[in-house]
Amino acid sequence: MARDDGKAKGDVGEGAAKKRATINDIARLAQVSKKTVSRVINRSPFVKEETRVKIEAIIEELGFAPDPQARGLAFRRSFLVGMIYDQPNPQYVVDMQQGVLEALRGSGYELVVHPCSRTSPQFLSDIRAFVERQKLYGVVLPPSASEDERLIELLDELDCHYVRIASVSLDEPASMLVTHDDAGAAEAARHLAELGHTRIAHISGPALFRSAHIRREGFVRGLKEHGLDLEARYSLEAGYTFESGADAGAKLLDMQPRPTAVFTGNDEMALGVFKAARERGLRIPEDLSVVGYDDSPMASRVWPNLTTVRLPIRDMGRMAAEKLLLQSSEDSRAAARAASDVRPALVVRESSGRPPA
Amino acid sequence: MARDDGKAKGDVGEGAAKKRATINDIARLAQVSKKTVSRVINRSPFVKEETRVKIEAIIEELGFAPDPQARGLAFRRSFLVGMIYDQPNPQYVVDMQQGVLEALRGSGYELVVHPCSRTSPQFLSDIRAFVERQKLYGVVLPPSASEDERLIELLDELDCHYVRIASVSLDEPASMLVTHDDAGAAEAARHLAELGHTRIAHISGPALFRSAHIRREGFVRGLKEHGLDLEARYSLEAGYTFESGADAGAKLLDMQPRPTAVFTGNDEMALGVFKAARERGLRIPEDLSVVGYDDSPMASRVWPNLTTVRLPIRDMGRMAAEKLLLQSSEDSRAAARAASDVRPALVVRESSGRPPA
DNA sequence: CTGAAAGCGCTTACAG
DNA sequence: CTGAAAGCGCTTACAG
Repeated sequence: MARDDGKAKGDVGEGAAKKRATINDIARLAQVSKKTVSRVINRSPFVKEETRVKIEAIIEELGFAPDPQARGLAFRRSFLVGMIYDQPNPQYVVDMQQGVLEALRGSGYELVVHPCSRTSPQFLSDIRAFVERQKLYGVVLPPSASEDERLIELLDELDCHYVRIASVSLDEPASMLVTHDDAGAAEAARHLAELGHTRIAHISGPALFRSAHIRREGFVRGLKEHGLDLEARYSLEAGYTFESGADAGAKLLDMQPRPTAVFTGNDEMALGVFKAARERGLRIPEDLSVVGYDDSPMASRVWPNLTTVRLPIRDMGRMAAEKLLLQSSEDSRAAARAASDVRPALVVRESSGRPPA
Repeated sequence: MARDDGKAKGDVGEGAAKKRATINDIARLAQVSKKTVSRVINRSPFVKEETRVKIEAIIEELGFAPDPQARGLAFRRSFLVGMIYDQPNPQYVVDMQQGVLEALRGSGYELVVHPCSRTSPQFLSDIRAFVERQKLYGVVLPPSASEDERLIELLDELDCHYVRIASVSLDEPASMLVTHDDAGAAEAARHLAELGHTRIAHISGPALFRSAHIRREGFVRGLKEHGLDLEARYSLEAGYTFESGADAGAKLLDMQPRPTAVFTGNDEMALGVFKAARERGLRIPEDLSVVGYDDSPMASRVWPNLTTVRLPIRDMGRMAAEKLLLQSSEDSRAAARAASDVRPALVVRESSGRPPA
């Protein structure tokens, strides 16, 4: 306000501390009120075409971008998108972050990361403080955070947008991205069945993860199509970790007769099975076929290369964030119309083959 | 302001839309001006003990936390900390994020992630827009972003705090965390020398990464201590990736005579060497010893387990963020005094042994 | 040690 | 289609 006098329009940033332009500068130069500039920024339809063009030109020229904090304060919400996750797989997390950032690029929104633990007593209060304090626009929820109904309730209460990513639909399409893990697991089952395996085992993830159930169910369905069953003793639950996979693998391989193929709920556990096989002098795939899930970078680095099911995680992050941004669009059904489905694909490599004679 | 009348103090949140308490509520209840509340929030020493205690009690009781956006607007900077990285290793990224978040917890700051590409033409303009628009408090810079002097200049210009994480000191202690990669690489050299190897090779990372040079130098120094040289033909440059490591490994193993040990600039490339060895029917460690760098999760999952050098990446993230927060402390030397050094440690596993007879 | 005024850069009602 | 006023929740000068 200090120098609202002398300086005529067109005269910008010549002083000592060339500060960033504000909405007031734009208004002055365009000879309109700041409210009209605000309308242009917020794409209000109630601006004369001529006025809009003029203002946009000046915005462009000065490289003006509205201050997200000031806008946020007035809007009573921020331009931050959170990613709340308890994903143990770092590649998953980083890939998804990248996808989310792709969608956010140029939108004026930024990504704030927030790992959590669903089993912590502060789980909900911590997230409440985070969302409330930062007045988050919305959050992207990969599994298994996406599967927590208490969390969803909380977000609803706080009026915070969200998109849930899960193996099956848990919500309406406008806030859901489904990865159809059952289909991916069924593909793995078909692959093993077609190779001729009949003694087929499965090591699932922890019960806390919905995906663990869905993948097992899909696998069972795939086997059924080929007239095969998943025998109860060949179906073990583990923790999505390398060690738990190795333990479960050891149990399976010590059975009589032992399975000739194992499908694990993720790649980490598949590598655990590799270890158990090696310790017993069993060759992969000659003596034992192994199929994982995720197609983590390790899958193509270990020997033999791991046959696995790939999820396009980066795309998923991008799609989820795109949907999230659409939730505030004028068109109330835009978010629901945006793509909600992702298809896993089997990647056949070296770790699966015909069963031993 | 609408209901600044009737309601007496002590009467809170009984209405329909129980909004969060503001500084005005606290001031009213404490019967002081909001400015005094502000002083308490900002730990000004110029508040009577009695007044402070009273205000703090009310803040505690209402669970009041100042709005970061409003504070940010008034302060002309935000309470966001950025992590700007071009790290190819996802585990590194996630671990460091976790460490940073540990340090930020309870501080009122949040972490905004921002991957970048130093070779992109928009590298600097993109970061300028990010830092300027969000008015970041500061950024944590892992390698190789930390090594980019253009970036540092830009951050200085924008008055954005930063802590650089690098293999050698590149800056003053207040904004530097040194990982001493040369010491880690020297340990690897000693280990191989002590096992009796004399034909020792090294595959370094890309020249763009300072760590690639530092690790090579440290390795050479370690060899020298044992009277050994790194022969020029046994010293190859690759790209820190699996494939480039496999290619370089293939070249080395096709030499006559071939090296009996290889130290790679990271674990990814070490696994590439595993592949090259397997393709040639060479056993590890009987025919070839391999030592990596990073101790990525893969190192303990592959077979044979990889001998490697471990960096406490999570601790590094925490330490860097702690230092960053101290940069705005009243004590101008607090940041410089905070720990600036991290020591890598050799983890001996199965991939290294005596050279073939 | 404490407070009244003005301002950070925007937007929401409310008028016209 | 456009604008003047008030406000979002804080802090910075400036007084006392």
